[in-house]
Amino acid sequence: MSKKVRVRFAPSPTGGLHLGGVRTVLFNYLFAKQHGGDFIVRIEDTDQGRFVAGAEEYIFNTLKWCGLEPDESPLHGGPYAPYRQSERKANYRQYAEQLVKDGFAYYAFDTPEELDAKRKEVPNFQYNQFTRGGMNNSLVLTDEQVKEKLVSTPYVVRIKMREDETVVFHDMIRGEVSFNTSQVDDKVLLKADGMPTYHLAVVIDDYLMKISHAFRGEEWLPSAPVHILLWKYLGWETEMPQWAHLPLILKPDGNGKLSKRDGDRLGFPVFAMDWTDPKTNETTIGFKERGFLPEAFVNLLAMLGWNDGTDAEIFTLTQLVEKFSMERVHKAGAKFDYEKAKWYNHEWIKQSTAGRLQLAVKAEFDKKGITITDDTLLARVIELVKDRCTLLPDFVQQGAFFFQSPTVIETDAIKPKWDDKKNMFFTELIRAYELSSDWEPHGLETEFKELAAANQLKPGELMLPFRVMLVGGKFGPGVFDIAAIIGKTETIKRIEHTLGLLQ
RNA sequence: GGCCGGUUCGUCUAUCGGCUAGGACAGCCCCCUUUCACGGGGCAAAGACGGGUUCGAUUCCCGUACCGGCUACCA
Repeated sequence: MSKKVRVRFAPSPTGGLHLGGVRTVLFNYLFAKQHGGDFIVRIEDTDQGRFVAGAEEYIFNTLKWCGLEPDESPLHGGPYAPYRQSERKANYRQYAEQLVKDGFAYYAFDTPEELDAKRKEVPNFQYNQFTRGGMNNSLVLTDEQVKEKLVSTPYVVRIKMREDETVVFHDMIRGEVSFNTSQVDDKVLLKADGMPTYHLAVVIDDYLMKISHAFRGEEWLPSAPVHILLWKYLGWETEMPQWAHLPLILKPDGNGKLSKRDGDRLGFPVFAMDWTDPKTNETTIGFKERGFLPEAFVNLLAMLGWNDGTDAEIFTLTQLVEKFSMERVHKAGAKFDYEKAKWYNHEWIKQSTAGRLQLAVKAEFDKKGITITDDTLLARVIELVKDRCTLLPDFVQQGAFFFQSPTVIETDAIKPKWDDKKNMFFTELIRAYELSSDWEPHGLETEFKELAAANQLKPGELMLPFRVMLVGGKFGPGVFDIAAIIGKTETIKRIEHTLGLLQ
């Protein structure tokens, strides 16, 4: 029988979570939930040198925003606590010692300086089965020497790769992948500071936490043989998780994997949420702050390297959980396309109800200093303008004039074709509208057009000036809808105001 | 350099040996709309290359090219 599905995401808290990272989380989550399993988040903070303050909190905020709440994590707790590797330090050493005892690893006393010198001296130097004989380690030293050095000098534990052996494993995305052990070097397992490296820590933690599936980015593929050998050497082979190495997300232009700098350079977010690096105080903008809906963000991420085999492109998280399959994940990396990303958001805004959008839209208005108190009005406005909003801030551009008179009137848009006849028309329109008892779009339009006909003017020539008077520029939904919503007094006020400007 | 992985329109992708190679984004054109969008219709656009296997290859195998990843006491 198969063990319970338990999938873990193991980020290192070194900065904001970029697209690739969030997509890895997403796929982990989808797979776990689809199989009724657990989604676990474990923090890989064994390298204090790279640990960035606030980064862990940021990771959890991102997960929350995306709706990908873990079942177990340092924040949520769980039966295998602690979930931070730095707090599990005591666990690792015994396994490293055991590996040495069983002949699968050894102590190495070479100092970082010696290794640097070696690397300078020998191009492409690798600490491996061919070179370890000439290095300073427990394989070449006598027992006495080793015993003495163990207490007197710092040392690391290195895995002892076997000679010429083929490691074959099954990857859920790539199928059979094989490596020859003579090609992989003797990786450090336990560092001189007593902390494990990623290689040792993942294996031990995955084992201890009963992880059934290990999904991570493709950049980990080359170290997979080290991990698989460790599972074997530790005698846990039958409990080894199933592997899947996810394709990378690439730069939209040129080549290479997407990086933070690409976002700055090309003007789009690469992090889920704003991230301020405490060291440099630099802020990198996120999808959230750019005005993306989390539903859209999750949706677009899922489609980057996966599809359900049909032409469908819009999925809710629930639908993704249902439809997802690791077998349908594409093997090749995908270039990120911001235009397509925006399209997803546009689609989501269009299909969202005013109720869903209300809070987020209100926040956007708030940012621009417009406080909205009338929720019914806001809902009406949202319904009216959402089709033309791609990002959340677009609602302000498309709808601010419903809540306050436009501050700038682009009279330049009407001046060139302005004349007395039109001036006359609008003066009469004010009078007509003042008398109007029935203030709704259709009636307003009829009155407008009849008056135009009476003045021998084409309604078309008058609609643009009218629009500019009401909203300040050439944008917004139907003019009569706008007039109907802002009301008689305000409509007349705005016409009069612009007429004054045109004098 | 070595090792591993990848390769269908500009981009994301469908195709599980038999198609006029489908969809979406972006582009262009038309309709709707005298704002901008939405919507509707249309155009253009692809199987890296060379060998096999096969009645038949985008699909299977091999090689080449190109792209990517890794090659730290980082993850």
